[in-house]
Amino acid sequence: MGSPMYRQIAESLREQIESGKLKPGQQLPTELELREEYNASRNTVRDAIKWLMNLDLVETRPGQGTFVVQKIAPFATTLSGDPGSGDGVIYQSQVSKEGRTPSSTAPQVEIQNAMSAVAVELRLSEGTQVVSRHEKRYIDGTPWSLQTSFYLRGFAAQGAETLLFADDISGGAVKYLNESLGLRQVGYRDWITVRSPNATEAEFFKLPADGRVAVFENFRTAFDQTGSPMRVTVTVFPTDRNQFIFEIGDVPGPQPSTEDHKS
Amino acid sequence: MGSPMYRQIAESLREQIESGKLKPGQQLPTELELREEYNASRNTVRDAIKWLMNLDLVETRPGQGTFVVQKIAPFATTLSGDPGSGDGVIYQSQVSKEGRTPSSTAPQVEIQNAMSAVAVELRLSEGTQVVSRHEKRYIDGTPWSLQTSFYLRGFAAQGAETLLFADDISGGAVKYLNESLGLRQVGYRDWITVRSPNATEAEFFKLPADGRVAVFENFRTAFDQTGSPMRVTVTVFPTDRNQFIFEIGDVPGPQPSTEDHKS
DNA sequence: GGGTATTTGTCCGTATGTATT
DNA sequence: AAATACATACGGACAAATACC
Repeated sequence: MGSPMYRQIAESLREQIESGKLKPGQQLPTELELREEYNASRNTVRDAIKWLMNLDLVETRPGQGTFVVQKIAPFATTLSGDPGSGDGVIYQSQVSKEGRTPSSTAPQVEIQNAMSAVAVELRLSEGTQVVSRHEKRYIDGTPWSLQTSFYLRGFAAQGAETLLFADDISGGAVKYLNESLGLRQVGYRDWITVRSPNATEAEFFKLPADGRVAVFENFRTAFDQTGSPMRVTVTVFPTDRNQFIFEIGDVPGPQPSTEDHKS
Repeated sequence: MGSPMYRQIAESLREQIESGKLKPGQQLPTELELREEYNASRNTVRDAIKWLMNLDLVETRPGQGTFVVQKIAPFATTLSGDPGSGDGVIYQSQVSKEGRTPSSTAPQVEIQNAMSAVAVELRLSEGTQVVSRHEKRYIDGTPWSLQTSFYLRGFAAQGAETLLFADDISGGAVKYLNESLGLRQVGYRDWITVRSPNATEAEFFKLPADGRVAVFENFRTAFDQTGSPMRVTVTVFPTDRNQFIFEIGDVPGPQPSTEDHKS
């Protein structure tokens, strides 16, 4: 083997984890014990553990020990649906259907200058004013997603004043915009990327401060009957507990179970 | 500040990167120089750099130095489309449309026992035989995705022998199954997750051997006119160069540009 | 090709701090 | 308070990769 010692130690431990000899949640030998077992220095053993930590196979708890990670039961979100329904309503009904309890904070409403990506989606020049409505969403009390919707500033002036109130819009914003401005949502485009979380997101989702766990960022641009973008919704989900489902054409239910699998 | 020294050094460098003082591709000071600049030991400086590496802000090249990462120009795949078209055909036309050149290896065909996740999707008991067709896909010569399609073993016996040949099926497998067996694809379900790459994937995509860059895993289950699953396609894409787009209802083209953005 | 300087990678030992039990 | 276990920080030595002459 030409590979360095810490990799060999990591490999040995990895095999024990993946073979099930070390089970999820179980404590690994301490650094001192591993040091004797593999005839290496403590620092080298620590390098092996850091490697496994980057692979999301183990986690360390100061004062306690090193443990095999427990995978979080993932939550699957179906992004396809009725082209005319709002996101909040869909998400909510979907979560309830799985017997979990959703909740969210009251929206935090601000008037901002549109940042680059939002301006592009709404076809505005960068810096144009938009109304931003930000919510934190939870499932069964644990942080699930951070969502911000952006609307043209003009909507509020043209009769949709409720957009500026820091309350849930009962029945959903889509329905409200239809009633107040005659805007009908006829379709949307979802755009999904993965990136490292920023500090705010890492803290809210209780993700490790290093960038190990990435987040999904979903841009949903909704279009009205004239083909103009009427809203952009940006939602951030941790990748370690979320999956997405899209259904096209005739698809029989129910959704598949979300169990683990390997290739 | 109660934070450890290596975090402070990392923070200082992070600010220089995000403010643009250190530009993408540019070399950072060497470990020796940083050691003097921050009055820390070489190992402490290295810890700071490892931290930035986990955040995907820098990369190290042995014998050369440490550099600010260059983001790869992402490629966006639209997963919604004609419910009756095959994946290969869609992917191909889509890539060509953006002026990039797709290519793929000849399929590697095997008869396997269905692994857990595939068996569930195809509604088989685990271990049932399936035909697996595996391809490597490239865009402009760089590795783009690994794709494996699974079909019932019985299909080949019932008149779709071409499934067993290690050649591209001209016109696509969907069309072929329609002509040979009368199976019509009427819809599909895409299921998207993110996980660490395995060793094979890391090597093919030239991803760093530690698990820094995750991969998308897309399970596409296609259904025929009787509502039965007729195929499962598993495609793996690196998250650092891929994005997905789904369109529901009436959505005006073209797709948005895939430029970078921050929240 | 060979040799040398530079730079990061691996490995060791030690000391001290911090979190948990 | 004491013991245990991981976290931070230092110093040193040699290996391996790269670039340059």
